[in-house]
Amino acid sequence: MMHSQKFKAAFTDADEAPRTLVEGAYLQVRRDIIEGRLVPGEKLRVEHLKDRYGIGAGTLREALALLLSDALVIAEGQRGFHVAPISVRDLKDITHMRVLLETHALRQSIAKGDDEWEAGVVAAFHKLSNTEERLGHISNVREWEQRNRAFHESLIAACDSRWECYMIGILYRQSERYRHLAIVSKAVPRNVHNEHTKIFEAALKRDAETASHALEQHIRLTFDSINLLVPELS
Amino acid sequence: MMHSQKFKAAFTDADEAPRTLVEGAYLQVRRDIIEGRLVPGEKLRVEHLKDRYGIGAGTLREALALLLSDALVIAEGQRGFHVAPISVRDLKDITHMRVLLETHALRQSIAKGDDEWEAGVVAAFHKLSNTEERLGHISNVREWEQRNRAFHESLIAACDSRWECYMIGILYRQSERYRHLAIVSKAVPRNVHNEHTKIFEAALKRDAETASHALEQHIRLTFDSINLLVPELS
DNA sequence: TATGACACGAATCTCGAGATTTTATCGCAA
DNA sequence: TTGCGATAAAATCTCGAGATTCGTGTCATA
Repeated sequence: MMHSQKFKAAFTDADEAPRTLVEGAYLQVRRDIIEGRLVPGEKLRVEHLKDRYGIGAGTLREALALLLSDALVIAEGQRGFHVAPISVRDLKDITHMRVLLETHALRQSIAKGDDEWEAGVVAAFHKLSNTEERLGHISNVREWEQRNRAFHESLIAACDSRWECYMIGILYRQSERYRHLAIVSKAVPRNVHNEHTKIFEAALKRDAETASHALEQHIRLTFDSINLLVPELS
Repeated sequence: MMHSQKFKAAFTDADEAPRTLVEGAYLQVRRDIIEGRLVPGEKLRVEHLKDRYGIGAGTLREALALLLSDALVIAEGQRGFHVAPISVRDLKDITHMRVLLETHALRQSIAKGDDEWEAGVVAAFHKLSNTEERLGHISNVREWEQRNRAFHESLIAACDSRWECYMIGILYRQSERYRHLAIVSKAVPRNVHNEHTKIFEAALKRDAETASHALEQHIRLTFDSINLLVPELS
């Protein structure tokens, strides 16, 4: 049904191959922003970027307009497009909203999740764990990002609010960009696997209180690792 | 500062005149969708609509791409654009999220709002009241919509989370479309002014509990009036 | 009657060029 | 040196035409 596809673009990864040049450019630019090759605040000159991505100007403009949905690009009339800027305050805000929405969705999933939900969580955690063991020798960060997202999505998969999932997805992508900053800067070493395990075990035990708390700590640690990086007024 | 403009497009009304044809078309199409002239689910044929709005095809495509941010338009590769469909379930979801986010933001505003916040609320309520008195003889629905939004925005103006305001703005616009349906269908008559007054008085008394409860009831009544219109499984 | 291939029409997608606006440069005067 | 205005360069915005894909109706065949 059409309605079920409503929020796909913003929430899922490129699970399907792009069918048009616009979609392809959208995915490429999005990745370049999240992984920092397009710097926060940078001006996006269509006339230059169209060569970089090998497409026409109008096509690229449409792709950039699409990126407004994810709040990764901002546009101002007659002044073109910019990569959305970042700030400690913004990250704090994102963290605050993620805690609010993701713990809410997790509680609901724990309350309403069926066997299929459990199975999805177990599968996603298993795949993520495999990657995290290998991540000691940082093999494939992109694979880890993919599976980390899949794990977080599986946790809230039984939440019946499309809008809540939609917004969580946008916020997740935002924090992905900040997290990438922390990674390349070799910030505070975290035992991320430990954090994931705590969430996982509590969720399967249907212990909503413990699971929510663990998830909240997990989300807040991303903020802390960046905040320590840039000591600023919080 | 650039960052402060980040969420303007989706949250505020056309407070500034559109500087480009894209922005103008964006506003026009958005209004046509919200006010029902473009029917939910309808296919948006660029080749036809470009004449209706008197612009080129590429320009219109960019405007439609922008409307994805508001989730009022959906796009599917090689199959063009559609007006976002509506459903009772979707409205229920929107209502649920509005209650969650707006009451949260209202509590924070009541806790942190200063004199300026109070003044803004008083002013917005006054203007809205004037319009609502006249609305007995439904003079200007569009003016009422404008001031209703302004009042709701003023209530949460002291919320320091840009992301929360951003999401509330998107959800508000969504429910605007549903509310328009209820109006043209002459649904259950409500004493909206009464509801607004309750919220207003409790907010100024800094009674967060009463104010939140009144706001929640207020939001839920929009759902009820539509839900009665289309008796369906809720 | 049902099924499937095929072709035609329509719509989407894409590009390059031209018009308009913004931004940078340079010279001149205070 | 600093400020200001005109000129030039660059970038955005816009449009119309062409290439590709999708949907539909027709027709032959089992």
